[in-house]
Amino acid sequence: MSTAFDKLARPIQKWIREQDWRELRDIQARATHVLMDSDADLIVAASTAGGKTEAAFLPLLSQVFNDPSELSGFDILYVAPLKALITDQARRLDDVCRETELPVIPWHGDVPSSVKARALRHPRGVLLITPESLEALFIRRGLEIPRLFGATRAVILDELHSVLDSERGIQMRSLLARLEQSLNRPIRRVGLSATLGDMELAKAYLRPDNPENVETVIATSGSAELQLQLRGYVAGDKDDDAPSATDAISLHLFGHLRGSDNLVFAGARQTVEIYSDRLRTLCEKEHLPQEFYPHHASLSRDHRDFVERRLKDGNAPTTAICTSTLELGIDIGDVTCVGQIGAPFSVASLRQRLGRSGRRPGKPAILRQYVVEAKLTPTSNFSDRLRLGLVRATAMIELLLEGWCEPPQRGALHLSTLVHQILSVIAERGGVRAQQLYGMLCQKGPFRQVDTQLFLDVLRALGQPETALIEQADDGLLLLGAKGERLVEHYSFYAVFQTPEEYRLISGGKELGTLPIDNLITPGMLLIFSGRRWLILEVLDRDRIIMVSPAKAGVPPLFGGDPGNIHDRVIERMFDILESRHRPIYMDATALELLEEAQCQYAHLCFDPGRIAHLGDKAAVLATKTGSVRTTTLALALRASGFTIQTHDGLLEVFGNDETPPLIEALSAMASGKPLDLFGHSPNLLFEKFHPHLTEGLLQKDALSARLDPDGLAELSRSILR
DNA sequence: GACCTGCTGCGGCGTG
Repeated sequence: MSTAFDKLARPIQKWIREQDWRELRDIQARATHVLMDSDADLIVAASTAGGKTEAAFLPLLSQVFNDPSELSGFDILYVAPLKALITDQARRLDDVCRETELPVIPWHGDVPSSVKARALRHPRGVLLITPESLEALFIRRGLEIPRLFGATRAVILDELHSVLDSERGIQMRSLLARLEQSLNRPIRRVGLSATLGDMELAKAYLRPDNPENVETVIATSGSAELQLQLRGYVAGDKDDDAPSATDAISLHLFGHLRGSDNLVFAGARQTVEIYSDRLRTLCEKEHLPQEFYPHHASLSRDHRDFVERRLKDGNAPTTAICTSTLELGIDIGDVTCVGQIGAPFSVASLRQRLGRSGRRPGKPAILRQYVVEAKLTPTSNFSDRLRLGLVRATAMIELLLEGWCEPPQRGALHLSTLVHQILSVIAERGGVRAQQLYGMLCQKGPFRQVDTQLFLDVLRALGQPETALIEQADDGLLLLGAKGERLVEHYSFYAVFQTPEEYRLISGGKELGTLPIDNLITPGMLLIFSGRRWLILEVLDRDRIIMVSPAKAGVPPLFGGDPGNIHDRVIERMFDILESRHRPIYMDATALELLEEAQCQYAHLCFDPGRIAHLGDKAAVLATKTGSVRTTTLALALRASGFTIQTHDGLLEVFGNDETPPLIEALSAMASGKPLDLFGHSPNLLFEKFHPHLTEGLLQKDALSARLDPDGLAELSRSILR
C-alpha cells in the first residue's frame, strides 16, 4: 500500500518538505487515505493546533490540482464561525496554495469589497467564509449560485462541535442543503472538531441522509499528564477580619500564576472585571509590571487584540482573566495553567478550556478550580447547605476525568431559524411555492421535525396582515411582504442569533468597549470596566454613548445573560456524590470540609417519602435528580397548580399557600398523566431572533421541543413519590 | 443561573 505522502500531489509534497516536517501526523495520514481513496464524508476530531486543517486541506487540494474541474466556481468551500479563524487560516493556506497556483479568498464582513468583487468575477480556488456571509451570497446573488459553486468538490466545516444543534449550526446545514439542491448533486462534507461526546450523533448531523457513509478520524488523546486541584473558599462575614474569598483567590492567583502565561475562566463578565481589578491593584501595590488583563466580548477589539497578542508572542508573562471568548478558535499558543473560578456549565467547555494547557511535550496540563461557598448561619437556605457549586464542580471534574462530555441535544424545532430560512429562500428565488419550500427546508434540509401542518401554521403566521413578512400571489407563489422586504434588505438580517442593545463606553476619544443598555447609568456614578476604574461624565442616550474619565473607585456593571442548561448526567453525578462519602484526592482541606458538610446536610434533609423533604408547614424540597430541562418542566407544572417555585441544580424548593392542593396530591395527579397547562402563568417564550413574528401557539411548541420535556413529567413525578 | 458569534450596497469624496 502506498503511504499517505505518496498519494498527495507533487506541489503539496514539495510544500511539506519545505516545512521540515519529519512525517505527516497520524490524523493527517489517516484523513488522506479516506479522502483520496473514497468519496466518503469525514469528521476529523483533534484538539486545537492538532493539525486538523492540513488533514483536510492537503488531500483535497491534491485532488483539485490533479483533476481540475471544467466547471466554473470555487473548488473548495470552508465555513468557520469566527472572522479571526478565517483570517488565520487564509494566512496559513496562502503558502501551500501558491504551490498549486490556487487563490485563497477570505470572505467576511471585514474583507474589502474589492477582494470580493475580484473573486466574484473569476470564482476559483479556496473560499473561506462565515455562515452569515454565505447567507448574504444566497440572498443577494441567488441566481449566480451555480456559477459560483459549480466546481465545488468539498465543503469543510470548522469548529463543528461549537455549532452542533445551535441556531447557527442549523442555518449552516440549511445553506448546505440549499447549495446541493441548487447544484443538483451532493458535495462532500468534511467536519473539523474538538473531541465530540457522541460520534454517531455528529455523523447524523454532518450527513443526515447517509450517516453510514461518514468516516471518522479521531486523534489518540494527547497523553499529557493532568495536574488538578480544587480549592474551596468560604465567603466571610462583612465584619470578619480575614480577607474575603475574592481577595483570597486573587492572592492565590497572584502568587501562583505570576511569571507565566495562563487563562483564568471567571464565568461571567462581571466576575472577570472584579478579579482583573483586584489583580491589577496587587501588581501596583508590589510595584510590579502589569501582567493580568481582562478579556471578554464587551471589551474593545483593540484591547482584546492586545491581550491575545501578548499571550501568543510569549515575550512577557500574561494571564488573561476571561469568559468563553478565549475558549475556542484562534490559536493563542500554549498556556501553563487553566484556572476556573466557580463551577462551569458543561463538561464539554471545561474540556475545551483545559485543552489550552499542557500542549508541549513533557508539560502537564494544569487545572486550578476555585469554588466559593457561603458561610452558614442558622437561617441558611438548604441550597447553601448542600454546597451545590462545589458539588457541581466536583461532578464536572469526575466526568471530565472519565472522558465523558455532553452530546448535542436533538429534537428541537428551531422555528425562529425556520422563519429566517423561509424569508431567505423567497429572497434568493424571488418567489417560491409552499410545497417546494417545504421540500427544500423540511424534507431535504435540517428542519425534519417540522411536519406539513406545522409548516403551514408558520406560513400563516408570517402572512397575517399585522406581520406582513410574506404574501401569496394569485397564482399561489409565496412572495416577500412589505415588512419582509424591509427586514431582508437590511444587513442585520443575515445572522440568525439575537444581539442585545448596548452603549459604547468612551474615554478621551478612545473606545473602551460596550455596556448593555439595561444598566442604570447616570453621570457621577463610578464604574469598573476593562479592569480599571472610571467616573461617568455624560450619557448620550440618543447616540448610545457613555463618556467616562479615570477614577479611584468603582463598581462592576451588570451584563445580564440566560440561565444555562445542565445535562442530566451531571446532576445525577452530583447526587451520587452527595449520597456517598467520596473524598477526592484533588481537593484542598477547605474543599474537603465543605464537601463533608454537604454530604452530612444532605443526609439530614430527610427525603421521606420518596424524594420529598418537608421544610415547614407549606414548604418542601423536591429532589428531581435530573437536568435543567426536566427540572424546569416540573417547576412550570407546579407553578401552573399555584405553587411558588425556586429552582436549583436537580432540586426544587416548593412553597404552597391556602389555595394550593397538598403537594403529594399535585404530584400524584401528574404521575397519573393528568393533562396540564404548562403555560398557565404565561412565562416568557421570546428567546430567539425571529420569535416575535410567531403566534403564542407556535412559540409554545418551539419551547416544548427544546427547553421542556412534557412527556417525561409523569415518570419524573412517579420517581419523586416513590 | 452565562457566555459567544455576524453583517451589504452604495453614495460621496479625495487622489493619481
